Amino acid sequence: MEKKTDTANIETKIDLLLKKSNLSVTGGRRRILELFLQHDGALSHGDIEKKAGEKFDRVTIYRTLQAFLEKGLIHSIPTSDNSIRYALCKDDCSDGHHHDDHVHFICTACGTTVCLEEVTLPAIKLPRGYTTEQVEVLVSGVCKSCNH
Amino acid sequence: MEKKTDTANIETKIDLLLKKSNLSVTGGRRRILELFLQHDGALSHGDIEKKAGEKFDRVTIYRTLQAFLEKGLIHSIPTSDNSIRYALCKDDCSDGHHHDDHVHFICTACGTTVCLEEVTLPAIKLPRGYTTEQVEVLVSGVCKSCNH
DNA sequence: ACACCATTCGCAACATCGTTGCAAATAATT
DNA sequence: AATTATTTGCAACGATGTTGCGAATGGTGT
Repeated sequence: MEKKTDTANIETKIDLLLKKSNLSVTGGRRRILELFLQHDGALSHGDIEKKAGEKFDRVTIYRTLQAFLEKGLIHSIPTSDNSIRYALCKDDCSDGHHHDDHVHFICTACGTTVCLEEVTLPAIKLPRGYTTEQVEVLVSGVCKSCNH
Repeated sequence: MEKKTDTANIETKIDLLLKKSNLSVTGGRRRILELFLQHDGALSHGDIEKKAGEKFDRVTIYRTLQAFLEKGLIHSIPTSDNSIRYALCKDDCSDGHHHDDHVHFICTACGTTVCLEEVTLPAIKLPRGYTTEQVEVLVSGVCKSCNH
């Protein structure tokens, strides 16, 4: 019973998030958003394709990620290996306005990418003539779990 | 006459760089290294393919970049648009040992990527349990030239 | 200058990744 | 429940990156 309630809560949370972003609620979007909520690291397109099972077309995943990006549900993280990863945004992100002011970390041991919300971005002082719009910090190393 | 001497100097510089890295001197490698020396921003595979003319096979460019990377002649810069760019390393880089301790800048107006050698990387303090191996800082904004 | 060996190049074929158009299926609206 | 708008899956395509292999080229010793 209790479990059923929990599941129901998660589901309503997903549906609410989608509706809040003006996205119609469909199976694919529910499933992908669910993956992001369960897995607290960042996911690449390929990760999602594998974890979601065979049920969804590649194209649907591309378009869903695109929609989530545009609506501010997720943000993208560039990586050195030419594979973009995506992670959930915090609540205060909305249409095109991301508050993505944290450091991203990639573990060289297990390969997972996480957002370190507690580490704020450093101030970067550029040479005269340059204007800053966005700062992205990508730290690679060994994560908490892999450091046993 | 003087111009001929200059050209000769550049050519010998290229050849020296290649030999110093234990790479045999070939037309393709000369041309690609020349592009990096002339153009002081970072270049993607595609940029090189265009700038080098029709003369070189795509595969040759891939393999050349791979060789340059391994020998420490160039380093790669991850970008948000899923296209890796490459830039010359400073002199003190060698086989696998890069001293790539500077900030990278991408201009949102002209699209060029440059290494800001004069801006050193900030110290990032990670949460307990994390180990830092490498820090990559990617700043996007408007560059000196585009700010007129 | 020549011949020999190792390396590199170009071609072809292939794998992966991402995009677009369109008809069928599904969600939102009345 | 019917209508409309949106989303999905399929197919086809383009771009990007990889691999194997014979031909061409660079490096080396004589």
